[in-house]
Amino acid sequence: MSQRLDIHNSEVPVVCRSCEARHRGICGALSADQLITLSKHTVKHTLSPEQSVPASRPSSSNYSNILKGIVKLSKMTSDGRQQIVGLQFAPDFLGRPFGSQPEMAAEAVTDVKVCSFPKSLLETLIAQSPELEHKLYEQSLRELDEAREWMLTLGRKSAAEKVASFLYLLATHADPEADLRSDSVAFEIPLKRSDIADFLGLTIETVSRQITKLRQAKVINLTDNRLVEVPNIDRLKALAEVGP
Amino acid sequence: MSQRLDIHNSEVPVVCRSCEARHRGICGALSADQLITLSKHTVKHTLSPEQSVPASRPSSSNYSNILKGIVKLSKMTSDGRQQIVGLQFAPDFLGRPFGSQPEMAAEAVTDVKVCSFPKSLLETLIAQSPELEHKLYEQSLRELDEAREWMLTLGRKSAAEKVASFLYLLATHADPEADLRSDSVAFEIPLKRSDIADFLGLTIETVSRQITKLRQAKVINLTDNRLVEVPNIDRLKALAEVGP
DNA sequence: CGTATGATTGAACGCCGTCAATAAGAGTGG
DNA sequence: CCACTCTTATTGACGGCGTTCAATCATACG
Repeated sequence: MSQRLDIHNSEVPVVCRSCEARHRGICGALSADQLITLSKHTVKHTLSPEQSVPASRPSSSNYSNILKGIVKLSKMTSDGRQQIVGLQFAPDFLGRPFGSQPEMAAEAVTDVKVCSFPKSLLETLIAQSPELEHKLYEQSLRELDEAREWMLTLGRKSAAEKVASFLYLLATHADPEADLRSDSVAFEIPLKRSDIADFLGLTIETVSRQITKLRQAKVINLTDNRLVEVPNIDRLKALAEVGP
Repeated sequence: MSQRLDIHNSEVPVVCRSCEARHRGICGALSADQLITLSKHTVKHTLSPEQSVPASRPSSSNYSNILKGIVKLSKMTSDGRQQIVGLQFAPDFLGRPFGSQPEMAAEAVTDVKVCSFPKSLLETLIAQSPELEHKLYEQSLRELDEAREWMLTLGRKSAAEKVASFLYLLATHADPEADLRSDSVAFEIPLKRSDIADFLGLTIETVSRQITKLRQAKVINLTDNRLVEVPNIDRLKALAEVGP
């Protein structure tokens, strides 16, 4: 036992030390003591693409933090048409605190690691520290902004503009300074075509055709159907045709 | 000066007494003292349809509560295509706390009354009472649920289903028990056709045609283009064709 | 090598947008 | 009261965009 441990009898748990959720996610609002409590009831899961996140099943009484990978939130009509209503990245929080659970699936898009914990525990921690609720509130505001931005795309843009908007979204996400520098950007499309279609409210075929058109117009460069190179990000942005 | 005023030197301000925002809105989280402070910096506005809410202009440093009427939140592409991304009712809070202001217009749909106050004041009050932030968080979660529900409609439903979904939304909003009782419901469409079109991601003509079809199929009964009677709400719900 | 999954491409149909004409009300002013 | 205008809504004809159906290709895996 080190002296340090005697002086501070509460230190950040090992599992949390290099965790992104503690640096940029909601766990940043918690004290060392609270992290210890939380870590005792925590389970890590690894998910392959298409697997659903434990926390998303109504049966489960868990919430989760994404540690790695991408998770899609989607809704379905009774006859099977599907719409992706959100994409979440590390270190996002997954779950719907306070009451009503809207019908929604949460599935891994890439390989995903999550950190799950009981719902009741989060609610206890919220009661203790307002800063935790503040972090949750800020995430929900970000998600709301993204959802509304995407409603404009779903409701009012052509297929060509939708696909360009999607690629522009990925490009700027992969490289946050891309929209400033305006030269070449390269990234990987983490979704398969059917996910892109469900995200854009299109069919697989239309998505494929539009990507082909972008490639023929030299706006993008495709190598292996996933790896995209954008020589001039401003040309892509112009095709996305979004308001000022 | 009455005795009462001496005993409780802080009473709920007159302007707040019968205000819905105090009963169901965010002001319910405030103490009498806080309400007094707030009411001193408060201005009420009356808006006609198409007028934009003061709080929505970036120049303004105000937030608002809706006291009466309906407000639409909308986004536009650079070439003028418009999409309504949210409808807000009394006693909703209007504004975007904490940083980035997404490009969005807020305009009255009906005759509207709002109660406006400085942004800085709200932030002070939030710091004082966590319960206020909790109310704001809950509203943003409701808005997020609604936005995602609507994304499914925008991305995956036909024009007929969109219009039916919209009318079903109004019917259940006008009469919350309508989906249980399943007999006749009557209500007024508070939006004009162009607003409905912008809400559904359609054109005015398509909206008009679909309403005509619903009327011919006796699913609804129109009198003055605004007044709707739904003889059997379940038939309408079936046409909205939404998931389980 | 055979199968499964994902992606591309082609051909034809159909929904919904576009353009245009008409109608119905509301407000204004003579 | 009527004439005029402006806004809002309805209806029709036509064409294009995106879906649907179907065939082909590429890659991974057993």
